[in-house]
Parts: sequence; C-alpha cells; structure tokens
Amino acid sequence: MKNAYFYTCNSSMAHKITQQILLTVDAVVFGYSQGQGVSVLLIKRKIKPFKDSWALPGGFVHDKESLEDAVMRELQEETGISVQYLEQLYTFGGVGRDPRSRVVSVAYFALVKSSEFTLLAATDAAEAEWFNIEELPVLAFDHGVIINKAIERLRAKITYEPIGFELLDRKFLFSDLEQLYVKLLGYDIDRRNFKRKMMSLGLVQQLDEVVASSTAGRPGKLYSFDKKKYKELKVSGFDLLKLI
Amino acid sequence: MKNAYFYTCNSSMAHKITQQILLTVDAVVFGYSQGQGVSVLLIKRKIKPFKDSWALPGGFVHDKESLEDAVMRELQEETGISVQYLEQLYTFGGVGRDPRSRVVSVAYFALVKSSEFTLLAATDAAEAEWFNIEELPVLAFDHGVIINKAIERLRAKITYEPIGFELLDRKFLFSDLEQLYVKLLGYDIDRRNFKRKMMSLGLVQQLDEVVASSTAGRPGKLYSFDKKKYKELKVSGFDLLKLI
DNA sequence: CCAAAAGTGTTGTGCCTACACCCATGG
DNA sequence: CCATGGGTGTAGGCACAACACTTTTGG
Repeated sequence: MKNAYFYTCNSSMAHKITQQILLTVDAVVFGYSQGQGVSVLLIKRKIKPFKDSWALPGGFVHDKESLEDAVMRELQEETGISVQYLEQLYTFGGVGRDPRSRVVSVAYFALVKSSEFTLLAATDAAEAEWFNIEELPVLAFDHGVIINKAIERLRAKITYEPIGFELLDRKFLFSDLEQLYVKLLGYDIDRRNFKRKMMSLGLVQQLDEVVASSTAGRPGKLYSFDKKKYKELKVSGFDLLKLI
Repeated sequence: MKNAYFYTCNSSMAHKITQQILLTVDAVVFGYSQGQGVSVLLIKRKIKPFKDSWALPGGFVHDKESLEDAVMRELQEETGISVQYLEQLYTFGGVGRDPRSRVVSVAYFALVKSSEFTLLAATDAAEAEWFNIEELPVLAFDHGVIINKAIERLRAKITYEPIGFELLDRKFLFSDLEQLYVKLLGYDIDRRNFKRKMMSLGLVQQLDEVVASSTAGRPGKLYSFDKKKYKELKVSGFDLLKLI
C-alpha cells in the first residue's frame, strides 16, 4: 500500500491517501508508405497477461519524468523509433482495463515520417511491426479502443490541420499526398481541386527537382512542406476553410 | 511505497513496480447568466498548500471508481452541483505540479444550465463561487493553465457543436443565445445571419410563448433546443458549415 | 411619442464542385 | 506507338457576408 504522502480533507476530518492506482502511457504511432498504406506500430507482448498478443508500445511512468518524456522513452526502448509529431490523445481510466490491478493510461498520438517507416520495416525485428489500420490483429487490454479513437482523431485532424506532411518524406510527389488523403478518408477526391486548395494555403512549395521516373508514366515534380510558413500562419491564425 | 502488484519487463529482467504517482481529477465547470456572463466554478481551499486560494473542484480518484464517477462525486461533494455535459479535457502530468508529491490530474470540461448557475449564486456558500472568465483570481497549482485550456476548448467547440444550449435555460430568447456567442467569441455577430444559420440547422424550435417583457422593448418569443433532432442529426452526420 | 429591443429580406461576391484533355516518359 | 501516370482551366451554383427598416411594448 502506498504511503500517505500528505493529508487531504473534503470533510472536516483529514484522512490518509492510500491510492492504489498505477499510471502508464501508451502511444499510437502512425506511419505511412505507398505500399502498406496507413499503419500503426505494435509490439508483441512477452509477458502475461496477454502474452504473445499485439499491443501498443508504452509502459509505466517514472516518478520524476513527464508524461511526454515517458512516451518517448518507452518508444525508444521498445521500438527504437523517434517520432515527428506527438500529442496527447485521451486518458483511459476504466476500472477493469487491466486484470491485475487498477491501471490508468494516458494515450498519445504520434506520427513518423515515411523514412522511419521503411527503416523499421527493413529490420527483421519480430518485436515491433507495422499493421495496416484496416487489418489490425486482436489487441491486448483495451488497446483496440485506443487505436479506434486515434484513427478517428487522425481522420478528423487531417481535414483541418496540415499533418499529412508529417507522414511523408521531406520531399514528396503531389500524388503521394493525394493518395494519403484518399486512403485516410476512404473516398476519391478530385485531383485538380485538391491541388488548388492545398497550394492556396501556401504551405507547400514546388521544388526544381523531378523524381527519377521509376515506374511508367510522366515523372512528377517534387514538393516540400514549408514549416516556417506554417508557423507564421499559425500565429496569425489561418483559416483552412474546407480542405476536402 | 506502493506494493508491487505485478512484475513488468522491458528488458529481460523483471522488476517490481514501485510507482509513487497519485491520480486526481479536476473539473472546469462553466456556467452562464445574462448578468455575470460566462463563468467558472471555483472552490476555496481549506488546507495547505495554497490554503485560502481558489482552485478547481476535484480530488483523488478512488481505487474502484471510473474517472467520470470521480469527477461527478467530487463535484457533488464540493459544490452540490449536477452538470449537463461532461467531457474529458486533458491530462496534466508535469513533474512539479504539486509541491508535495507527484500528482497527475485528469481534467474535465463541464457545462451547467443557467438555472443551476443562479441556484448556486443564490446560496451564500462561501466555499464555491462563480467567477467571470475575464476576472479570474490567482489560482492554486497549475489550475490557471487548466482553465485556459478549457476556455480555449469552449471557444472552439461553440463554433462547431451546438453546446451553447447546455448553458442556457430550457427555454430561451434568441437574443440570449446570440449574447452568449458574442461574449464567448469576443466580437459582434450579425443578428440576422446568426438566426438564419442557427435555424437552418433545424435544432432550435420556436415555441408559442412570448416572454413577459420585464424590461423596455418588444417582448421576445421563446425558443428551445430540440435534443431529439440533434441526436438524429449526429448519427447521420451533419455539417455545421461555418456557424459563425 | 419616444426609447428599447425584436423581428425580418435581398443582393453581391467568392469559394467549392464538377468535369476532360494534353504531356512526358519507359518499354 | 502505346500504356501509364502527371499536369492543368473553366463555368455554374450556392453559401456566406453585408446591410437598414419596421414592429411591439413600457414609460
């Protein structure tokens, strides 16, 4: 039982705090590649309960570390990955989440660049693997619920904030960006309208390079995301209007 | 020190969990009245630290109670209020939040009807008080930060979800709704455009009643929020377009 | 009859949607 | 020369913004 670190009172009589709740963090890391589509990074559990099930990377928060630090540490330890984008998603505190004890988990939402994606996919680490969001395995604990919430957030967010760029390489083809949106939204979008709207935001700049045409067809120009411009626009408050 | 409820391992060697983190919930409760504008419910702390400072209602989560239950229990105990609307806001987990120990707090965002607002304001309970969001006192812990985040959420949410109704009486004048928006947004809006847009959503119905004109001027018709219609629309997915 | 608040319509502009053909390369 | 994917412009509809006068009541 936990020590009484201090006393509290709602009534007039003070009483000890003897809370038996453990705190963890979990990360839903999204990655993207042309071939595998939008994917989530999962690890295979090596201990009970749910031994050998797939689960979100995460773990217990240390006493003197912030929640963000805990997420990044666990991601590093369990998957070796470093994320581009990290934000808090939701805190899951249901009583029966963990069969062993009361565990409350602060879930985070993370995005990694395509290069990180392929990097991990190349190694044959059996411990961490990418799963397409349409073909998820059965998950440990309530991690399925957490992922669903994260996917919902991703789908919503991509229509009003330019986070698509966090999932692509630094340089990308416009068709890549379009494909990412199509896969996330689940319906086709008009190529010309999409490009016009995206360019009108002023966040995407066309480079002078042309991709070496690997496949058939006309080689595409390369584009990059103008992060500096994005920060300028964010402070002056920018309307994304209706992005899709 | 907390018992080791179970073992964990990231590395191959299992080790005990000896986490010393306490978990609390805090509630940012918004209320509204014509006279006092948009306000937050605060309580005066009776114990150290921050004795006699104003703080958010909240407290420690019990071992076998969900986070939502904890919030509602604490609100009932500390303020006697019952909320119309409750959603999770954010989890604050900075290391130095509480001078005594590591305390992580899950903050909630709540709205109460105008009637509850006036009810509490009428009693002379010195423990809980409404404060206009423009005139907040110095707050205990990081509660100022929490309130700022909640205000941000409220301002954003009111433009894309019909939560304004949760703050008004069951029957209200259109001018009340308009005033609420004006006070929250901080700028004037066109009365005619506002009414047209709001009515076009089909969520507000005009009643056959007219308010007894207490002040000078033409008496207004009463309106009410059609909650049934709202639920219908929510499932079929409704565009709010640009509400303001 | 005057002050105060409620109620109501129209017009212009600009964004969004829908839509189809040519271009550059590899094989 | 053909298959494949990249690149581009325009016309119509509709939602949004801008705008001011009339009506009803109390004093």
